[in-house]
Amino acid sequence: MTLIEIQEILREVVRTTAKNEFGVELKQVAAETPPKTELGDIAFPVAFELAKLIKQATGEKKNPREIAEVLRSKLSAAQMVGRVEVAGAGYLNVFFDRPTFLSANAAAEPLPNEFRSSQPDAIKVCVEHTSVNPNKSAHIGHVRNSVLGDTFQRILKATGKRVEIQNYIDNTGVQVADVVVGFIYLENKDLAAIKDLDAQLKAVGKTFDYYCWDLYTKVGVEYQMSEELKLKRAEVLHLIEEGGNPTAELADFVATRNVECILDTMARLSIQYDLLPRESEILHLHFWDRAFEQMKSLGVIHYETEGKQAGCWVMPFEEHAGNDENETDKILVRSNGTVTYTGKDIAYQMWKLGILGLDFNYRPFHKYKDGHEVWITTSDSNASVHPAFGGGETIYNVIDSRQSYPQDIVRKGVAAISPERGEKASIHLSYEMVALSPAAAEELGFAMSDEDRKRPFIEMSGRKGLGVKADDLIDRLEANALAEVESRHADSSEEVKNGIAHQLAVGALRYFLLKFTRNTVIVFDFKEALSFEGETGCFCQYSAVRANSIFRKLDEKGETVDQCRERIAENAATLELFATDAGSDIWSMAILASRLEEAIEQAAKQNEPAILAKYTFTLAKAFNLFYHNHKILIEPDEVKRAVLVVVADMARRSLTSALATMGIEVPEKM
RNA sequence: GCUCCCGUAGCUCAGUUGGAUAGAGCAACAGCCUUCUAAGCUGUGGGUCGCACGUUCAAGUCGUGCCGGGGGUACCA
Repeated sequence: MTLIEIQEILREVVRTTAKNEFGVELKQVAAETPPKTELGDIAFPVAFELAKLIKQATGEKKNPREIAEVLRSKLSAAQMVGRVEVAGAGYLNVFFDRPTFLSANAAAEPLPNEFRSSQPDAIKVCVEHTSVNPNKSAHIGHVRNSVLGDTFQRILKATGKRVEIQNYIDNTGVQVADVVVGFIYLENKDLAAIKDLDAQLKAVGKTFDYYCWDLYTKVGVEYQMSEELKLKRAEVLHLIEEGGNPTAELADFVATRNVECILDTMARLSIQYDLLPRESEILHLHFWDRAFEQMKSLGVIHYETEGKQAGCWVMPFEEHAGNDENETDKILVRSNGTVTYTGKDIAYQMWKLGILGLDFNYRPFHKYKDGHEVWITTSDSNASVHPAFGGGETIYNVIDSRQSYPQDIVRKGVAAISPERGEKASIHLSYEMVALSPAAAEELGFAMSDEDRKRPFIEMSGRKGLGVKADDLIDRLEANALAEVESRHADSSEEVKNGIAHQLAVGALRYFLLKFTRNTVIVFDFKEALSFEGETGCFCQYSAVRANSIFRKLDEKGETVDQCRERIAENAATLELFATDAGSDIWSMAILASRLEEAIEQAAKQNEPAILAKYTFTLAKAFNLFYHNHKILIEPDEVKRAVLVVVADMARRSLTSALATMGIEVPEKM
């Protein structure tokens, strides 16, 4: 029985008692974790609320402690409950029957390294993340998006959902056009020359996306000096959108190569996708036209004949509720007939929810090392067999908070077309940006003015080439980790050492980006991001590695966890053990390890992966202390050793599983 | 102007949706490797939770008003 199941049983007891004894209906029964283990395993501050409700219903004034006493006797009889205390002004503190909980609960579910498998008929949801413009390499800000999205996706799977992961490719936007302008007009390259360049870059171990990063910056500078070049941009953009011409073909190569590079970068961090929906298909398969027709016939949008927005199709949007002066119309179709991003996104989101009435064509794009295949949309003929994509019950869009205004419009637009699904079907998983400290920007070689230096942070900018590139940071992390591994395990093979260094680098970066809550601006600091000490992924991994090495030795001795569990069940002496101070800290380790499911559910409910990160760190820290205080292998008391083994096993299972849910592996050794 | 977010220890951040004595990491200082891995552990110092009212058994958390910082408010995305 899991902790959550016990909690649910106890809630029900509280509910029925409130009804039968006091005639009060409780809608929700709040359960909380007491601040200290000595205060119990689950607490119900419900007596305060009941006192108020009873007074409202009957006029009778009851003391919360009096009410708590009634609940106490009922709760004491419940399954798995050892005893219940009334504390403070009326807290109900429930203490579990520890030996029973340990011997029954620790059943070795295959949690570590795999998620709870979702059934084929489970609810399907879509998570869109990454969505980097395919015209340059990814920087650390993009990685925050991807790590958040990927971790959230893992969390959803852990709660039993079926998840489809999409990475939207804006292959026909101005950003791609800018790099294409650079290739054609600054470097006089045609498609053949670019392919040649790509091959040359590969030969010297450089990547196409890095080259584009620099070129993109260069184009930005040139625009400032040449109006003529700016005109070229419009021309190129038009050709790309139209398709079926050499410029579009060139752009397609550039965008696709960048997508490949970005996928490689993300794969280094254990981030994979199921589908890459492309903007070119939204256009060429007339997704927008379909959405446009629906919006017109429903009267959601109208054609503006006068004023600033004359000639545009607009959607009314109340920017600020209750202030009709500020009502504005959002343009979906420009006066030149082209569709804005917001318009295209409405069509895309409708497809994601399965309410557009059109589908993409698909072809396989890339096969990951583990065999997983990522598909891409195409305007060409469909692959004969392809998975069913789209049609999610809920869609999660991982997009930074600077875009919450357009996201709001998209959501309202979709809801206007499909009121039965409504706004709740589409969730904007927003997060604050990753910025640079002025010092970090200078470290990257950017000249800072005095004014810049006074700023709390400097926004990264792909256009200016200002940012920490993801691959550079991962490289640095791997190099640092390798040096540490080298100093500890010099005799291991290069392959093993590199593998461990890689796992540590991934752990460090993913944890670093997950420990902040979504609405905290991360001011990037090299020292902090490169650290392997303190609150880091490495710390959590180290804790799990130490735990595993205990079980390796235990295995050599031929002692199993199941034997230990039986020994606990057979020995009432364990009760006495837990009454001592030494026992109390063992128990708090056990109960903390049991809270993983709760942490994952909370993270899913609040759309906040940081909750899981904090739990994982707390668990790792607790285990390090436990490890320090108890020498498990040499513990002479058989029963105590059994308890220590079972508790350590619970801890390593939760720890491994928590890390896996964050996309972090536990190394063999470190 | 309007709107959203942030303000908690020297620094960077948590704070279980209103609960028990406000917690971590970093930095500083003092200790701990003959013991399952010291990427670890222990201890010390460090707080007017931006300010002021209010709501109630209870406020870092909710409301109102200020102060300070940032984002958004495009026929960009």
